[in-house]
Amino acid sequence: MRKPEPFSAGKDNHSNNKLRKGLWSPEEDDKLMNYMLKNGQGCWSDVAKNAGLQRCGKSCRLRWINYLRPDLKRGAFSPQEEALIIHLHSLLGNRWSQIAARLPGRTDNEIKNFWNSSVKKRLKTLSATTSSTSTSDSSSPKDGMGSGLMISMQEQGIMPIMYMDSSSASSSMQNMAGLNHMVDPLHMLQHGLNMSSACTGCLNTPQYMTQIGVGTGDSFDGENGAFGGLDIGLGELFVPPLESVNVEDQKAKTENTNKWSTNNNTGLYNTNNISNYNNNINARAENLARVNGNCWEVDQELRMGEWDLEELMKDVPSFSLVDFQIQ
DNA sequence: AATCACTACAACCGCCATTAA
DNA sequence: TTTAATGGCGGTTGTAGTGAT
Repeated sequence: MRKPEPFSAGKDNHSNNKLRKGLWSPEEDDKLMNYMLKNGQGCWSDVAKNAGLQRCGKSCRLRWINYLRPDLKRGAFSPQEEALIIHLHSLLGNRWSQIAARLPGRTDNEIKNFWNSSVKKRLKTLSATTSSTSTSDSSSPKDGMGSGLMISMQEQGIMPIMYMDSSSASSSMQNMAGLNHMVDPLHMLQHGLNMSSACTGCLNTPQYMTQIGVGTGDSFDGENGAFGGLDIGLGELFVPPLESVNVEDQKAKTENTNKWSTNNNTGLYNTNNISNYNNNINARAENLARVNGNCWEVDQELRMGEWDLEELMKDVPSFSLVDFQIQ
């Protein structure tokens, strides 16, 4: 947090060209809130000017998105949300905006902070514990992390997919009792997220990586929770679609998926096609925005109205504790 | 009561992609 | 086609709050 830059005494702040930084005052919040509710989202630099704020557009955007937006859910993350975050992070890596898009009322910043300050730490604790008790039953975590996060997830019938950083990925976890199948998120997705029917044939990493059109040189980057060389469109390609995408969009996606042919030479997807698909979706959202007036209302309508956490959680698989990531 | 350590989280920074001129 | 402006994202910083000593 940063201290708000004080309004200079005796000066009309509106004539002061210097943009303010730091914490937002309640007055500034009011101005921005009133402006947004009245006018909806537009060009952010105009928002800053027209709302009478000595802030850059970027700062206004951030304040609105992370704090003032009416559809924000405040307060602690529920165990379900926590589990979903871990699950999504295992699939998406640090793509906070994509994770946030799948959690109603939560912002990318909020999730990122939550991850960095809470989840990561607990995973680290678990990592230390499991490696030091590697001969014990991995399904019975004993420490603090286990009693909190892990138990809450077990109550949900959920265990997180976890990756390990490259320095510790291979040995200790593989030695864990009952662990005979290193699960990769990609592998899971290939198998419809059903890891109960583990396919040992797919353990041949180069083979199955090639099957989905990724060059055999690609590898999972435990450090970033992403696939080297597979950064392009990962979310759109391999992650269950946003709830907000309707049937028509799904159809468009299917059509575009067919168009996303891999390049025979590189094994990579054609990014232009992916980009076009994204543009289609965005264009549809924009059209809705025009019809409905304020963008935030549309955002609300697109996301909040159709969000059902329980529904989302159905997609979270139940699988064995495997490989986890500490960043 | 003072100090220190730690946590949570708001906000900034820099980079990249997209769009408009 | 080039360039500037803008928006969006992830990483990082810095401070208020809180608990321990």
